[in-house]
Amino acid sequence: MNNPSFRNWQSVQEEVLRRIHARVWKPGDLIPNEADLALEFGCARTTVNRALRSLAESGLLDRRRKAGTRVAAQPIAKATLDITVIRMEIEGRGQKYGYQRIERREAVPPLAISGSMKTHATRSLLHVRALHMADDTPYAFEDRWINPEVVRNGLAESYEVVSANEWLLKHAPYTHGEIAFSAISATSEEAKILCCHQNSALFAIDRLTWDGASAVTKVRLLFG
Amino acid sequence: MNNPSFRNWQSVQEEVLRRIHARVWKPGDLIPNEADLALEFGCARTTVNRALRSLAESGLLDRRRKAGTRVAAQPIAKATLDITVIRMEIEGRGQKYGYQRIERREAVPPLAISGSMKTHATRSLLHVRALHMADDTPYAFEDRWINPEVVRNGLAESYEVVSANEWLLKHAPYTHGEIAFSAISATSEEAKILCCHQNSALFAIDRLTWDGASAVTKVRLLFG
DNA sequence: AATAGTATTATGTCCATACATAAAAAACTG
DNA sequence: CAGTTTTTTATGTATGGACATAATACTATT
Repeated sequence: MNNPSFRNWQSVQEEVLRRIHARVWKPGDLIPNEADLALEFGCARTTVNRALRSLAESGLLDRRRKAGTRVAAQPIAKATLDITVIRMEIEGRGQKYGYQRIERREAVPPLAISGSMKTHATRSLLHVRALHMADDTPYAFEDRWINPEVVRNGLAESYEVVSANEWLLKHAPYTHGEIAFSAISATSEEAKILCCHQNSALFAIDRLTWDGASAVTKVRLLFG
Repeated sequence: MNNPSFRNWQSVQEEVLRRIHARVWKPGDLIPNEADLALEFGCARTTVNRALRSLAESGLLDRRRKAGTRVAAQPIAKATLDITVIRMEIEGRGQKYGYQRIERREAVPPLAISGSMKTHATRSLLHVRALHMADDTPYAFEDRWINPEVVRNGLAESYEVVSANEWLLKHAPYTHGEIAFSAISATSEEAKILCCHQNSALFAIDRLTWDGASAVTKVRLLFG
């Protein structure tokens, strides 16, 4: 056995990938245990562990104590998309960023909002609506509800210059969030704001951000 | 200094999270180096490294050699969505899965397809169109081009019973892929297939799968 | 034969140590 | 002072050894 010796975890990972890919280890197959692989690859078990753990994290392997490691029978492709500040997104493409606040008021939200944010139905929240522009054309419409009980100084901000999208990311801590994508038909108001036709298809991102058990903010971003 | 002693990487991570969250370390701040933290937490540097690396992977920390570790000034939320076999998705919700092949033919694709798949403009590919149903109502319309040069036995399949979505995941190896989301207006044909109104907004997922430098398949999934 | 307890085993993790590497800071040089 | 080289430093990773833990396989007991 000519032992090429894999001396770092990346090369071990590559070799494992190669074998999965070449169907040496097929979906569902149990692969040799870490100790054996370490022996074969001529490296420490820790190194093999690092490589396999990383592959398991990306969903290509299933690992369980005692049961061993097997190639995922049903490879789940995990698409990771980065949710970044819209300004960064636009500027990152070399376009000119523009921002315009449309509305800012304290109001009792619709039940759908207070329901999902788990705030009292009669509790008033801060409602901010704004338009993000790329090269002077409408890019995204932001419709956001902010929980002032959770966001310190949130009510002190005007959101006229810095978008709520950006301000909150910097100033409002959160522990976790939920995200959903959908397609909707533009209402006449949305069409007007985004300069598109009524009923044209808009891409919607809904995000709900939590700080422990309290909702921080709920936002819908509409892309024309 | 009452040293609570953090003896595993998860607890170190929790403490780091707590400090970020409590604004002890604010966005953009440089945090102490691994060696110092290890000393403070009463554990090995490797343990601190494990905790911080994991946080950096999820985008909460920025780390650079020599420069040190700082709290991400602009925390990038990384949404990971699992792309799984549609059948699994539907059955996972406890619904009845249905499948119906609409069309299967070999044809020269439009330039937009051959261009993005980097196949010869005159090369004919396998075109499969099908409908996925949940509880007998249309769920997703799959419009797919398959590269027979890359997919072994791809031409031998009828895709009448098992969807291309599922068959390919099991039989066609791939190295990487691209994914994009968008919203489109239903054409009259799409509306008919998905039993929705013409011009109603559809959520579209476009995926292009590669095996090294060769495109395996390009698919558009439309959700009503 | 069903059940409870025990042994085995593969992964998960911690540790101390060592060296590698990238990048910033400092020193040097024309 | 600008440009280049050297030093310093924080992260990145490899290693062997040890113990922890979960889950299976086995065994003894009722």
